[in-house]
Amino acid sequence: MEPFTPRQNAVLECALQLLVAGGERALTTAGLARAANCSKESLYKWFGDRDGLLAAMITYQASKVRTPGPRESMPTVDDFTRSLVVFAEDLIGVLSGDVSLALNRLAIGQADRDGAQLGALLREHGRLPIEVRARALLELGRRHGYVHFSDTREAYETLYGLVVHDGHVRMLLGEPPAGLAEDRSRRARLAISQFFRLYGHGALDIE
Amino acid sequence: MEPFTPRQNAVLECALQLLVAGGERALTTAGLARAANCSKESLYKWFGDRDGLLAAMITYQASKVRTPGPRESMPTVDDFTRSLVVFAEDLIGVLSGDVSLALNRLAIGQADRDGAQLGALLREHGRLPIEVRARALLELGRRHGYVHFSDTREAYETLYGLVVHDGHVRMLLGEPPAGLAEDRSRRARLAISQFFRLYGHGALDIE
DNA sequence: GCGGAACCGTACCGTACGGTACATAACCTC
DNA sequence: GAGGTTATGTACCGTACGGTACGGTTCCGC
Repeated sequence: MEPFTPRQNAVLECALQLLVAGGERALTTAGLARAANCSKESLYKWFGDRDGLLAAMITYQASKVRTPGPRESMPTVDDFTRSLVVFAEDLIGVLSGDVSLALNRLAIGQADRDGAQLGALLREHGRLPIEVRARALLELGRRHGYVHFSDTREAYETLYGLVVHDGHVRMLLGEPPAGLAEDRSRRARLAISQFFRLYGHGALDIE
Repeated sequence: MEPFTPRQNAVLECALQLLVAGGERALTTAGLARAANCSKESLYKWFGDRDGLLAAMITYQASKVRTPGPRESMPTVDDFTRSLVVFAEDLIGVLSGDVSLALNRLAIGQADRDGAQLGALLREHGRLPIEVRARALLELGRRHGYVHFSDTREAYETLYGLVVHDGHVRMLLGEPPAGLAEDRSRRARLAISQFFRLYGHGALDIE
């Protein structure tokens, strides 16, 4: 269903560029047809209607990102800690990406229509893979005895909160991402340090 | 500047109802005029244009909520803990309110236009008062020796992350708020418990 | 080279909406 | 009660945009 043709992928890529550059208002069918050198009739043939185009943009963008699972080899707690820091940095990087912000704004702006179809799509293809990856990592650490928790979901949500704070909403509201994306590394290490003080063996020196 | 007349307040209240009920698409000037029994000409005279109306809605909504400062009397650490729990519950309640969600969706959906004017307004009148109140509470607790931190902003952001996680964005995306607003009390107490393990007595100040 | 499918470019249609103009009515003030 | 101010309701305009139709062209299979 999702595997679009290369031509359609190119059109979707162009649509993402338009969306990032000018917001939803800039993403008109006529404008996309002009920018992508295709006809409006093809757009409607391929994607059905405008909402189908928006949904296709989300699935296309999701198809571009890979979510590597954790390596099963995790000999030391330092390896585990480093994996968590890498996850935290990746998470901040993804959330502050311009395409991610544009798609989230799009889905949020339409969350009142169609039963939040785009929002569900974004949660399924965007947030869920990240959560699955992080929870696998956390449970691997638990199996090694590096962290202790009974509810994986709760531990993940705590980790998410420690890493992101309210930075995502602030960026969605248009605040320049200086405060969040800038000192990404320091932010990630602080969050993981705090996470270990809540779920690990007390304070570990990460630096 | 903001103190609107009672008539204008009634119109703005009506506009908020329209926005909550049907999203941004339902908030048209003609529809508002019909619902509020006023004329479009009056709308444009009072608020300038549609963006002015949206801005007025935000400031009007902000004028309805009061942000009580912490009582200076804070004899015991239990009082301080209770105040933190109340703050956390209030925060969850505010963020999951339908008017708040609708206004945040509105501002996020327009964050690409006009230099995110609505987003700035929402941050200034919505989030900033909450942050000021919470930081005053945190510093009061620090003066009493109940918590230790060097950076108030960092402590506040950690508190925010522990309380809200990514629940705000999930609700903005249209997810039913069962997971967040439901067990609000338990969520708040858990977050404050975690906050004390990070910043309470015996906890090491980070960096 | 021929038929058909896919596609491009453009023109077109209907409608919804922001914004303006105007006629009428209520409400003061003197 | 005359004049001015303010508000309502409606009609109107321009435009932007989603969606459709159609003629022309490229490309592929046979």
